[in-house]
Amino acid sequence: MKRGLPQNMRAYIEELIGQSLGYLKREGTLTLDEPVKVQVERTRDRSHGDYACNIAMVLARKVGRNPRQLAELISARLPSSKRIDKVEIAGPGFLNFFASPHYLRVVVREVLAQGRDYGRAPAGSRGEVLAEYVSANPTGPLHVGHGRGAAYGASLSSILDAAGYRVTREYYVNDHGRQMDILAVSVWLRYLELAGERVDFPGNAYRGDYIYDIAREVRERHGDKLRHTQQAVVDGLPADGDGQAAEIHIDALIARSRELLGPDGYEACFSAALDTMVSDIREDLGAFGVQFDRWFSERSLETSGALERAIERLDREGWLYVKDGATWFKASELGDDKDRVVIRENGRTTYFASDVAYLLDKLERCPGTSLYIFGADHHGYVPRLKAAARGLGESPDRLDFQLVQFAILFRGGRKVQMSTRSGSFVTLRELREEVGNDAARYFYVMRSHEQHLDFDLDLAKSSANENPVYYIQYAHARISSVFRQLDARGFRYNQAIGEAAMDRLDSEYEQALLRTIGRYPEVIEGAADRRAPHVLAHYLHDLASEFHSWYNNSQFLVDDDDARNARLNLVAAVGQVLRNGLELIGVAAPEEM
RNA sequence: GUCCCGGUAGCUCAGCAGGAUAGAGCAGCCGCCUCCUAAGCGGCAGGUCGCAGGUUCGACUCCUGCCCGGGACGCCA
Repeated sequence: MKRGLPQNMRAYIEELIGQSLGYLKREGTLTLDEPVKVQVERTRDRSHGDYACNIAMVLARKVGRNPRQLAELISARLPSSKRIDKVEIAGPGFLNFFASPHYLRVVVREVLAQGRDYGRAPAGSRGEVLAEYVSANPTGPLHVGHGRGAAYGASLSSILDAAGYRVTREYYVNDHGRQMDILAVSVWLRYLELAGERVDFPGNAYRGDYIYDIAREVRERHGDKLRHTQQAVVDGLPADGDGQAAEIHIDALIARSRELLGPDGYEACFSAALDTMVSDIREDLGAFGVQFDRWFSERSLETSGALERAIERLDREGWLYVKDGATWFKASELGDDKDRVVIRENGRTTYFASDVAYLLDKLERCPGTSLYIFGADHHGYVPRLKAAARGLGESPDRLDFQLVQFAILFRGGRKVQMSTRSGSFVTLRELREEVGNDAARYFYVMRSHEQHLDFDLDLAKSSANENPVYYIQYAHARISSVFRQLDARGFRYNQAIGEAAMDRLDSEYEQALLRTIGRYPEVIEGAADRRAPHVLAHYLHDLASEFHSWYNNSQFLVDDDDARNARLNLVAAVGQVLRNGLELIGVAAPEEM
């Protein structure tokens, strides 16, 4: 990376101040025992220049001078620089730096030269991240809650990638366990129903219509091979009912299914259900622009021996003990609030044991950070997984947990009721069809993930000015339109002429845009560091806003070659930054609307 | 009971390791299209930053307590 790029301006100024402090120290004006951390930040107010530093206030007490006086000293010893026009001392002792207009304009050339790479740090320069998100049980279609995790996870992964992390995206498929068995049995019962058997469908089974679809497939493939009489199915089974009775009933039903169907027959129902659900989820997410590098099967942990290995590892480290016939992990000694069972009394491993095995696998495969993106209801997993990391002899610092709060849909100003059991929940697919992928992706990440999200369906569907997605996309469409108009008006765009005439970009609108597009790399870095895609979403809205203001106040396609080409360079640069940013949050940048 | 997230303008929310007069979008009111898409722009009005203490030169931001809202605490998955 060349020195002197706009994105390095902060570091550059920090270095200048460091030099000034070093000088003051050497000449004996100041006595500083410990090295000081100089921090420069972007100003919020234009009148405060472009960058500000609070070092004088931080150091004032230590060196026994008042802040403004100290600021004067630092300012006087600052090496001169072509990039800085002037330095002012303001307020309680801020050092305000004004970037030179020439320096501000350099950014346009950088954006145009780097194109899609503008704002991207060198690949892998920040290490590796293994991001796991969505990981919804494959027992039904994704709903709108999963959608938020998907949009957040995908956007954050892209942002981390742009910020220089090497990112692997994974979906953990819970294809092992009771819920999957219930799903398999649900399919079988529907299959029997389709075959003409009279069945009493348990209250606890999966009732969605998609179960019929899977059952139909099973029937097409296996005909009547899996058919048994209703009598055989329910004979001697404990009755269905509410609460506990329902659980007992369905467990007995699972056991009966296995008996009657045998391993192959049961597997037929099971795998049909699993394959259908996983491919349905994959298709759904794919259409939503959410991709994964790997779909990690929970069952594979057992077949690969990873499960056994993880338990052995915990044992070897001395964290296991046996009580009441079960094997426990001493999580409470490692920061969790209670110990956790890894092997049940009945000899089967727990869900938590799988989590530990998957964690070990992740830590071994990825030398960097394991990023967990959970729904907020899973926050209890944080201490136990950290305990697991410690138990495996790894640092919990290698785990990063991001909890995504719930999304609540609003229509007509009223909450849309959702209930999984009754089947009246809104699926992600329905949401996408209703508001479109772009609006859904944007709305999901426009708020901090730590914040509950009120998802206004009417607003997301609105094609009026209040919809922030269209607002941003419209800016991009306008930019495309400007270039389309070039030919129509008999002009030609010449980037070189524009670059030679960049000093023509002198209006307040142009200056503001220069500052904003120059800020983009820092926005990416900040969004990545804070795991906060909404920072980027807000930035894009700001950028669009500044562009719209400029558009309404200036004419781009003027007769003056210099002015026209200089402006077109800036227009092109804004378009490029919009495209780069929108791509990271999975929103299209349309040529026209 | 313990733990997690939140409480900023009428509504929905920004405000990033504390910083210079608290911002945006909606909604409300008033303006702007013989001109590159008005899905746009400009202006006005609107807030004791939940409450009370504390730390600091400086607190919406950090600490403690309390109040309110949402959620989590299985040998379930």
